[in-house]
Amino acid sequence: MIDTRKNSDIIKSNVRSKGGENITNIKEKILNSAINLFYKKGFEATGVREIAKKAKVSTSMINYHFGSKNGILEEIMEIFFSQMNEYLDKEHVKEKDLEIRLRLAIKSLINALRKNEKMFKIIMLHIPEENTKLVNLRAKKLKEIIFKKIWIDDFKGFENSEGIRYDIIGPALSGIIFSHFLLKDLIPQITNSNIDNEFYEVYPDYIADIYLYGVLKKLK
Amino acid sequence: MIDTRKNSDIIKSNVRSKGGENITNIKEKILNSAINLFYKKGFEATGVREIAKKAKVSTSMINYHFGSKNGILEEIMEIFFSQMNEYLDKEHVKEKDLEIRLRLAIKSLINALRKNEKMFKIIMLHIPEENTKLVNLRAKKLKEIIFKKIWIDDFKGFENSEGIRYDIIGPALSGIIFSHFLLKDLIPQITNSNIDNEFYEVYPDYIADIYLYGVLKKLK
DNA sequence: GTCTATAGTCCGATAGAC
DNA sequence: GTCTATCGGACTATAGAC
Repeated sequence: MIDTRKNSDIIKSNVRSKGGENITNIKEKILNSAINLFYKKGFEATGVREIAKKAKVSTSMINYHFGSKNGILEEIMEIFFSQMNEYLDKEHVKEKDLEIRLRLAIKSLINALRKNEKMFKIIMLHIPEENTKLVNLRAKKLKEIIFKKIWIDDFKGFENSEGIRYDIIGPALSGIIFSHFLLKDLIPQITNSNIDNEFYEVYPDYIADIYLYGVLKKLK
Repeated sequence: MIDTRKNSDIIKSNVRSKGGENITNIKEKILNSAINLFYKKGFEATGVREIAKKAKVSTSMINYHFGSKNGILEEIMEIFFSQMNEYLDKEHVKEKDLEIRLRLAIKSLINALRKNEKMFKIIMLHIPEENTKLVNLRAKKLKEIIFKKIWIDDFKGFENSEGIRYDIIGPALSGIIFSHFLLKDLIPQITNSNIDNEFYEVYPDYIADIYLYGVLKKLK
């Protein structure tokens, strides 16, 4: 079953204080405003005044609640990875058959990213490279997701095959899926096709077919 | 044969006045400085002072030669697409066999992007979305490359197959290749593998294998 | 906790000397 | 054609009233 909640709702349900009660509404408003603007314009191109204006709060609320503009980015990263871990921790790991397990993993990754696509684009493309703290955190978390949740476990059974370039087939699969979300705005400009619900009913299995046929034949 | 010239040399050989003689060296220096900084930090995060400083010229030279900071971006786009057209206009279009032709097209695209990877990343990820002029130009030029040079011609022979989702298999191929270049800095952080000359001796054929096996089986 | 006002810095662009 | 000096504005962050 596909979770059709939007990013904004997801933030709302996750930004809570430690006790579990809802925190002040202003923090949520700033986060949602920032996510939408960072997604659309990029982190550097978005000003704190603009974020505050769209959230209908004063600029100083950003520094009060997040410390700095960078603090918003850190919180976005925390939320994104905690959500990805939640969405990816599902049924496919128990499946014994390699092909079925990989297919489930692909679908699980696509669905999880679909629910967090704005934050995903921000984190993949808009972390300033001089922010080593966040760059390193992103690398660590991506590694965990890709290797622990998707990749290593799923590819058990190929380990004895000779000459397999995991450094190619791994990024190739990530590349198909990641670029779909990172370049989503460009696809309609180029192909004149729509990415709607109908599309996503077909897409995950179609991608899994192509990839699995290709990789399985290559590995035989 | 792979052209091993770097971006900086490529700019040097292409920034010429209409008569064909070399223009002033300063314009080249600014372009190369800007390409390296835009590639590394992004367009918005890079200031004109920084570009000028790295090029060892004065800030006002940017406005004199390019009109504005945006003017540099426009010139980068012009150069990139003219180079892509040059590099892609090669032998594979004449090949009759579908599989061989597609394989050659994939290798041609990878090699062309490899020679222009800095400009490619800038153009794909760092054009401000409110700059509709450049956004539209990019869409038009990408369409030309993907459909005229790579895609439509190469997929003749599939046209009568039923139920083929060109809107999926097209972006899937572009996605594998594009994301390799767009996320190049991330790959070593995640996979602990190196992207060196040895890698590129294997990579194009490996990708072509996986994709062709997958798509051909899917289409049968 | 939330606001207004502003400090202090950096931005892109340009005037004007040579 | 290239430079130095500087304008006017936008930026992030913060001080201080309530």
